[in-house]
Formats: sequence, structure tokens, C-alpha cells
Amino acid sequence: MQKTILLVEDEEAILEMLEMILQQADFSTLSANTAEQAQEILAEKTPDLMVLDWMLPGISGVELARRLKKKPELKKLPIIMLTARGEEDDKVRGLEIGADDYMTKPFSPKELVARIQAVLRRTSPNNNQPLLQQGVFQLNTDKHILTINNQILDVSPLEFKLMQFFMQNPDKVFSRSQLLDQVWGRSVYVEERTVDVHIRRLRKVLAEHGCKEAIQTVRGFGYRFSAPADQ
Amino acid sequence: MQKTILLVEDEEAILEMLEMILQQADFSTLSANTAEQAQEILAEKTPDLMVLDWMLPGISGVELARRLKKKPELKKLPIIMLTARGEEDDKVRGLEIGADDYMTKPFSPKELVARIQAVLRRTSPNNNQPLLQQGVFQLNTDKHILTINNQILDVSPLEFKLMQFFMQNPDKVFSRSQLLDQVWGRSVYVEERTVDVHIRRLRKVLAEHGCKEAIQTVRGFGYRFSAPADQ
DNA sequence: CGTACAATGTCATGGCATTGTCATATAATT
DNA sequence: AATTATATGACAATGCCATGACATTGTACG
Repeated sequence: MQKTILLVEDEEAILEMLEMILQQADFSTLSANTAEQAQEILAEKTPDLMVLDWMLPGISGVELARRLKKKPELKKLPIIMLTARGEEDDKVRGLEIGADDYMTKPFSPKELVARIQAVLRRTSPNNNQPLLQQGVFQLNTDKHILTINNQILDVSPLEFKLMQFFMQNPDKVFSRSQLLDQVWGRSVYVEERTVDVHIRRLRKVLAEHGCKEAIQTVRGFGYRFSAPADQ
Repeated sequence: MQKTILLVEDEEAILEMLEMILQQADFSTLSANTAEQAQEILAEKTPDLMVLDWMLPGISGVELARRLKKKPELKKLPIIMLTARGEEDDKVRGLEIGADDYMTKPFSPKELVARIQAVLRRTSPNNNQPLLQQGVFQLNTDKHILTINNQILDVSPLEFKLMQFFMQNPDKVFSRSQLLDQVWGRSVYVEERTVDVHIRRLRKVLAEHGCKEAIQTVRGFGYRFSAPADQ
């Protein structure tokens, strides 16, 4: 099905270029020049993804993103930030705003399309599958609840995302960098070792429910999730 | 296996810094001060990725990138552009060149490495088959599992890679140095006799599952893998 | 406004599997 | 039997991973 992308960008030339690139890649597009316009559009329609310029006259892109993340109905809308050279600041970059990815201008059309598809891939399975079931494990995306044999697990947001990704790809081995890409997102730069730590925390929770073996270490390669059989 | 990065940058200080950062991150590097030098290097060697300064004396980085994209053999070489703040005026130009990523100077070493790895992951997709089947043997690269008659074998990372190579090339004889090249990788220096030891370890595991004969010694030449017929 | 707590990222440490090498035994070839 | 090639067992070095502790940041709550 054709996905809809909302473009928010004040420079008319770039906006038109974005429209062209995305329509070429078989997306349908909505366009706004300002954050205010974007909000009007969002009041009526829900696109599958938003490409948002960092700097906008009036309400900035950063500010818009922040506001949207507070609205439950738009919280899940994936955002790709556009920044121009020099606007970057180590602190501002990344998850702080809750963007799923960001790109610096200038960028190649190919890359833009690739990143959009990557983000959609990462975020859209949820919509198709609000309920993931793997053996004794059950993960409810909407309610944000993870259970083993109907017992609720107390996990952090990140642990939840990790489990979600694992349950979408059972039995497959993922390297630490793959996990960082897929779970943390491309816009964050964290140490690979950090993955170990979160796996450990997750294992600890799982162990309390007798599923110590669910996440396996594949030495030299990464980690794998295999759900114990239902009982 | 170690990847090679070609660095093209006219400022000697920055070049040296790049070399240091990348070697630290276990890349091997090639360096050029000018686009001309870069072309000479590219005539002989094909790196896995190029980090290219936007502005260069003589032929500029933009121009070099454009030329390379026209050569079929170098078309696929991933490029990360380096730009200084303030050089970003021409946004549209970047769209045409087809660089895979951009970085603004100054940048953090961590980010550079992360971006290089991200680009490499994106551009070198797994061209290996996810499932290899040879008689009773089955090797799943996704799940990272090796089985004989559906019984899982417990093998080390290196043994797994060895088996993967053998199963991709059944019934062929390989010399020890060929195996070292293909399985260990070119950049490592290891005694040829070491291959013997690993063959032995592998045989031991296979013997536990009744496949003692799967790896055969070809005296004076090397080793060959032949899968016993399915049963 | 400050305190407390939860979440996350990073580091140092120690243990253990993996790996490379060698010395020696065994097998094949002449 | 002598020579060469391979197999085997033992050992040391290395590298990878689990773990605990700590710093930082964000957030809820008084």
C-alpha cells in the first residue's frame, strides 16, 4: 500500500524537490511550509511518517516534534529530521527530541528514500501486529505490556523495544551493531558494549519468570531470542 | 574481516587524525592529499569506503566524486563527504553527487566511526545464502545454527565459519593457505599447521554425530568437505 | 524548587571459551 | 627403514562476555 509522507520545510525549492523525490519513489506526499500548517494537516490526516526541517520560522521543527511527542495519538508518528550544516550540536542530536532518524542537508535522494524505508520498516510492523506471541511470551504493542504465561513483566521502555524487536525476529542472531541500528535507531551513537548491559538487565527480568534461556549469546556474533515452548 | 578506508584530505593534520581514529577502530587506511593521488590509488586498489573532503586544491572532492560515479567499477564505492562549516551553501549540489553520508568538521571520532560502520552495513548486504543444505548437514546463517539430521552441533565461531565455507564449496579441495585466506581473512598471519588443528576439532564434533568422514584429508594438497547423503 | 527515583550509558574487572602454537605420535610414501 | 605429511594432546595467550558499580540525565512528586 502506498504510504503517505508529510513534508515540513520552509524553503520552497527544497520542498518541491522532496515532493518530487518521494513521489518518484511511490510515496504520496503532504506538504507544509510551517509548523502551524503541519499541525493543521495533522489535525485531519495521519501520515505514515513526517520529514521535518530542523529550523522553521515561528515554531521550530524541534519544538513541533516535542509537542507532537506529547500527544498520545501522534506519539508514534515516525519523524526524520532535516538539519543544515552547522545547525548540528552534539547535545541536540539524537533521541532527545524523539526523532527516529535525522539527515543533514545536502543529502542524496537515494539516501533519503532508503532512510524513510528503513524507519517505516522499523516502526510499521507494530501496526500490523499489535499482539506478538512467541511461546510463553506475549507482547502487546498497544497496551505496552509484556507477559510470560500471563504474568506481567516490569521492563523499562528500552527493554520493551528490545523484546519487541526480538519477538518480531525470533531465532535470528543479531550483532550488537544491528541491534543498535534497529532498536536504538541510527541517530544515536552508543557503545556496542552497552548492548551487553541491556541484555543482562533483560535476562535478569526474564530469569525471575523462569525464562533464563530465552536470550542466547552467540559468541563472536551477537544475541538470539528463542521463546521457550508454550505450556 | 578488516575493511579498508581511503582518506582524501589536503590538510595534513586532519588527515593524520583520521588515520589515527580509523586505525584505532580496526580499519586499515589509505591516504591521499589530492584528488589526483586518490585516483592513482584507486587505479590499483579498491577500498571498501572513501572519506572525501569536499574542498580540495585542484580537482575538488565534489568533482572527484562525480567522476568516480561515472566509472562502472567504482560506481558502488561508498563515499562519506567531509565539509567544513560554512561550505554548505550549495545544498542542491550534494543531491546530485550521490554521496552516502556527510559529516561536518569538526566531528567526534565516535560519530565518524559509527557513520562509517552504518554506511558499510547499508551498502554491503549479506550476499550469502541464509540456508545451506548439504546432505544431512544444514547451516542457517540467520539463526547461526549448524545441524546434522536436525541435531544442533556445538561449534566455535571459527569452526562455524569453516563449515560455512566448506558447505558453500562442497567436494572441492582447498590448500591450507587457501583456507587461511578465505576463512581467516587475508590480513591475519597464522601458521598453516593451525588449520590442521581446527580441522581436527571440527572432525571431533562431527564424529559425535556420526559424520567422521565428512572432512577428508587430501595428502599433499589440503582438505575437502563432502556431505554424506541424506537419510 | 529541590529531592528521589528510574532509566540509560559507560567503565573496570574477572572468568572462561576460543584460538594459536608446539612437541610428539601416527600414518603414508619412497 | 627413512622421510615426509598429518593427527593429536597439551599449554599459553588472547579475546569476548557477564557482571557490578557508578555517572548522568530526565521525570515524578512533595
